[in-house]
Amino acid sequence: MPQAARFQLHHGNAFHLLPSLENESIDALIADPPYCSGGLFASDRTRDPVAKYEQTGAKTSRATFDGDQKDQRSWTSWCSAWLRECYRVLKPGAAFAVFVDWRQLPALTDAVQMADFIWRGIAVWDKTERTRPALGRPRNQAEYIVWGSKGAMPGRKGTPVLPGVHREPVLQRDKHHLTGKPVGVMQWLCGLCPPGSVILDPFAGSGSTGVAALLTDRRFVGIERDQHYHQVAAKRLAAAASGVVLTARETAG
Amino acid sequence: MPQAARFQLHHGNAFHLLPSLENESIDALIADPPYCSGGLFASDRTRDPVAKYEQTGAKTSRATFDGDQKDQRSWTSWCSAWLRECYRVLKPGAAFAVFVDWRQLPALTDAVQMADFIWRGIAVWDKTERTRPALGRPRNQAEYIVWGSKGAMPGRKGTPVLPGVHREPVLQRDKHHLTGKPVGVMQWLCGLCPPGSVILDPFAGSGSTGVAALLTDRRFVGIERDQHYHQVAAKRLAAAASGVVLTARETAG
DNA sequence: CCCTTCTATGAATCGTGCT
DNA sequence: CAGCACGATTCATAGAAGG
Repeated sequence: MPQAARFQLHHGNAFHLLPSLENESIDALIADPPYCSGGLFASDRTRDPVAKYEQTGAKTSRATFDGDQKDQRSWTSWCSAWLRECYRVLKPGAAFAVFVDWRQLPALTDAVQMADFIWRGIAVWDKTERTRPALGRPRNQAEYIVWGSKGAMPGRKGTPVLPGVHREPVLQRDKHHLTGKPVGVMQWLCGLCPPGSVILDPFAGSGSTGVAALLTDRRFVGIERDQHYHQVAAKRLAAAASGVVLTARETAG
Repeated sequence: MPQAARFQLHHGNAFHLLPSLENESIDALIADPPYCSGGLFASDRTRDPVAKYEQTGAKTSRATFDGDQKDQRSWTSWCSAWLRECYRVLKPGAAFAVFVDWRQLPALTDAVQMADFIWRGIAVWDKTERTRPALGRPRNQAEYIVWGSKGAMPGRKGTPVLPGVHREPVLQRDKHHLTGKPVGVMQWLCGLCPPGSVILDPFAGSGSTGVAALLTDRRFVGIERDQHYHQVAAKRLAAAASGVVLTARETAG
């Protein structure tokens, strides 16, 4: 991307657009792909994500999204394919971080290694107790970030140590996407690369990764295939570039 | 075990002793097997565990232990074997919880499913920031608990919901074993079964699971093959049965 | 402005019953 | 019979509303 630009947001499928990015041009990958979990039966996988993930009787409704209908086997090879393409555009030593839920975690660690990345650990996003309860069993209150690097990852003197567990609830004002991540969570992960770096998110959604990148003085390249969310992301990024953080209510219209 | 006994502690190999336990006699399994991680190279696997896990210059030295020398492939099938034996002794619907680190997590989720258990989630023990730092990357500050059940797990009315993430640092006074878990962590997991239940730990180590079980009004069956740790566990369990909690210094001698 | 009360909600899961 | 669709259910917390 041009030296001067602080962000670029592409509209289209990641598989079509990633090949147009230059080799070794990106400093870090932060991705939040569709999890495709809970798909024991075809009916669960083909169900509208809004119906699937949103609590019965929820009043505020959000736009639905595609691409959440693969079974585990297909999901794994699909992940390894886009990860391999990201591998190409990342600089040697670049860090990556990919969100996943507990059910798909083992599939994702396979996929990143199939794509030649070095898997270096799991970071935890603790969503706090504000999650669905189940009597007599541990709450399902975390999401996971599989992280690592393209080849050797030289120690960065002066770079701060990141917490391995980040505790932050999902607030309504931050939820621009049905499965959107709080900006604070993404700011935490932006610490994987130093200020000035270019961060890639091939499944940008409502653009939280980009907002966090701009707020923490990184640059951003995003791809989003859904028309509606592409527009939401464009609005949020433009605002974030001037230091303004929009709430979900402000982008909903 | 006898109705009256609050705990039993066997000395010997889990593979030899598990077969002597009755079918469907246990209410829950809580296990902390050797992780065998960092075993990418044979030199790491054959290194003395004390040198491997203890920070350079650590002053309080702990006895070494065996059984930490398998590669990932062998470790997976070894786990599925003892898990299958545990499956037999567990009552239908019983819960299980097995500790693991990030590196072996995918191997363990395979192993529990190979042993016919239903994998239902991952719980997180957040060891807080008091862990080894690494510049520019997320701290490795969590251990994971793969949990689930033997067959269907009917909702237990009146049983409280457990937190999915437990935050507790490792204190020296609690570290009776080189890889020992704080009693508070084990008390949290004891919530997987109601008071009065019998909890099995086939790798009892210094007995923290049993201490937690007794303190939370559960009963305990433990197996430990190491002579030294068997004795430590016996002391701690006897004390815990009278409500006394021993510190690591008190059991070290 | 602060404290209390109340209400909305969550990257599900389970049992039931239909096809 | 087996596979699959459907709806009832759970409670800690955030945030709004009210005093």
